[in-house]
Amino acid sequence: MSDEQVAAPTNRRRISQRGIATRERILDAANRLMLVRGVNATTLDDIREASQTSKSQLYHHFADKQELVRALVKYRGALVLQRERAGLERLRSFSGLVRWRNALVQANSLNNGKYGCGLGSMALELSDQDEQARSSLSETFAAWEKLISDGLHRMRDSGLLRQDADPEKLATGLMGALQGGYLLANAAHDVAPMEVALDMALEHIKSFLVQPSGEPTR
Amino acid sequence: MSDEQVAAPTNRRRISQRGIATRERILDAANRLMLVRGVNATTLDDIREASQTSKSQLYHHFADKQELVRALVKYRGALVLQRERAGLERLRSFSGLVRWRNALVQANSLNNGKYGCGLGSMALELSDQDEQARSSLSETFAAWEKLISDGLHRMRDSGLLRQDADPEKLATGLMGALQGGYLLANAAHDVAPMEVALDMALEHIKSFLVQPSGEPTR
DNA sequence: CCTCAGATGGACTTTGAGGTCCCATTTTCC
DNA sequence: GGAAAATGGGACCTCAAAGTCCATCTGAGG
Repeated sequence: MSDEQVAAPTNRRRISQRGIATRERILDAANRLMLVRGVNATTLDDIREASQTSKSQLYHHFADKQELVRALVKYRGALVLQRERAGLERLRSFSGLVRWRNALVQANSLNNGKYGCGLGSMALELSDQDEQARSSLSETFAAWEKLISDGLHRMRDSGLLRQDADPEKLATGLMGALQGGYLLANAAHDVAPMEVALDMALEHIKSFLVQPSGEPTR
Repeated sequence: MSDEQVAAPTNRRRISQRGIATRERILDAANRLMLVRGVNATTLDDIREASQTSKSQLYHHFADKQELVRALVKYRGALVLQRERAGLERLRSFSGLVRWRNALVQANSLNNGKYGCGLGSMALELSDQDEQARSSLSETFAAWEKLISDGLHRMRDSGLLRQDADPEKLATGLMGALQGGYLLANAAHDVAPMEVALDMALEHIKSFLVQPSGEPTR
């Protein structure tokens, strides 16, 4: 009642470097385990063990499992966007898209198609179960698609893509093909269907390229 | 040891009409509940209640929850294939594909994009958790794609599609777009991205149509 | 109409996972 | 250096969900 209360109803607590590091270790362990086993099939004891922490620390940093999962959704979203930004923010050509495709396919083929996309798998598991997680995931997908559509905009502005190309729709279509590809690859334990789906989307984008030679699409 | 044993190592048990009906009720309840809540988040008590049965009946018909889930995978697969067969087995034209697309979109829009595809959601939830379920789902996807590719073959044989169209790849791409569309629609709780993804795939197939007028694709 | 295996109801047991608590240790700030 | 708060360890509690068991009911075949 007396002293200064600097407001900020949340975050009242002091937090140290060590605390931050522990929180990070927990999220990192949750990230790895839940990618492989799924969210619901991963227990807090699994996470505690993998992160070399204890129950009290889990509950010190997160109110309950749901909060941890929500934090993970944001954590993983940030990781994916960071990775994708690196690959997409300088996208200016069709061959850049192909390189992007190849990187994703190669990464997935190392697992023989298993595990799928960290965001997509959470989306299907959580969307009908946790509205906050769903809307957070939805925002991440939107940001991801924007990285793509920004690149397509640059390609259109520079005259590579025809004016009637719709970067937003193309980006959504490409993201759909990517996520569907991940899913089919996961079911088949084989990266091939992911390649086919992505190549279909790339072919579609290609059909909007301005033809230097002027000859028709085929 | 004495009487006739008609072989059939499984199914040794006699089974009555009533037993079949109960088993069906259980699967039907599991199907509905697990579509909405997901497999892991649905309890046997939920299913027991929804199916108006009892614990002993659940365990009379299925060894454990995993067996029930595996049976559900086949049950749901059979339902989807039956539905899809009805819509695809007479596919002979591009407009037939459009009608098929419209039916799927309309059904999904009734839920505002929620729940997604019954097969796709199980695929992501179970693939890294139950190898038998995964391979069963994979087979169902293959059968579904075959319904599509058979239709595309008919279109190619009748001269609607160009000879260089690859029905198998087109079918895989379309299935990828469909599954990715379901996933994005589920995350967004909006059917729009599913439409965009499917339309992209249909445009791609369209680009293989033989042009009656002979003019280039665009 | 009797028998017996299958079908059913539902109480009971077990297990595992989420969540709580308390006390010890470390860090921060005065 | 010492008080106060953050961090940490881990035993313990609780409860819900999976799974067991047995008494009873049903109905088809002899």
